[in-house]
Amino acid sequence: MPATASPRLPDVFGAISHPARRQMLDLLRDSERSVSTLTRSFRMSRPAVSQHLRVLLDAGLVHEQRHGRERRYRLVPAGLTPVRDWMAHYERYWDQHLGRLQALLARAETPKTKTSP
Amino acid sequence: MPATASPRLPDVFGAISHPARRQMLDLLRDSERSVSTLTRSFRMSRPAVSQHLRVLLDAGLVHEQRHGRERRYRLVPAGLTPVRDWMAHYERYWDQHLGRLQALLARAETPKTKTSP
DNA sequence: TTGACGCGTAAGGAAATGCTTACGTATGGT
DNA sequence: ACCATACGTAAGCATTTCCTTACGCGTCAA
Repeated sequence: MPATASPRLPDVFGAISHPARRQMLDLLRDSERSVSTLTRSFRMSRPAVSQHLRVLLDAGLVHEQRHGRERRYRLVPAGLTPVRDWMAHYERYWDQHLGRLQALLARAETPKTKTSP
Repeated sequence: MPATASPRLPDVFGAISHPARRQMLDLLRDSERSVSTLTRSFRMSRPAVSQHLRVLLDAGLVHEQRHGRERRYRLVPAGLTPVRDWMAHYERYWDQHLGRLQALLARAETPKTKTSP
């Protein structure tokens, strides 16, 4: 066994730190796209786009699927949950209403646990 | 006037891409802290912590205030809004319920506009 | 089979990042 | 005045990031 190809741990925060990669995710929000298609939206070479996509892939933010000779990349929204989870700790600072609502939601959506301590 | 010290644009996504800086923000969520106090939570030198705080400061995520000979850093939650705004575009993918609820909220919290088209 | 297309990856280099130690400057206590 | 404390910053260095060009491999069309 030659060891798995990518031993990198999925650094989601690092992946979304680059503007181009965020824009790629934004584009993939509409529909899946091939590398060449994506490249048209950027001022960089196609290999550069490929490398960015690799970072997004390793982070679990996109998924690739072969279609003939092209590879279509598709958004994997669940990959963003680490960011969402981290941000959740700060939400109460932005809007008191939203904070209260979330607490309400948490109780309403998990009626099994009775107002956990 | 010798020009403002930091001409860097506030790269919030870059600022939160480093685990140590996220942890610093997490610590500052409890209360404001001095540099030395923060340093005790990390395995790096005090200057290194200072440099990380500088990045957070430039990004508008923290605010510093002199107290005698120490500088206390305080969280500025509003600095995270770029992240929140960007993430908002993806929220509908995670949970249909949450998405519907948000739409509901939007209508409920702006009763002036009657179910905008 | 031949050739164009779509793509990943290697190689190389410029620039940014993240740490260290050394030093300089205020502030506070004695 | 003296010295310790708290901190920022400069300098130096290793590593990482991000781009380029060059190349190689599979796929489609004729």
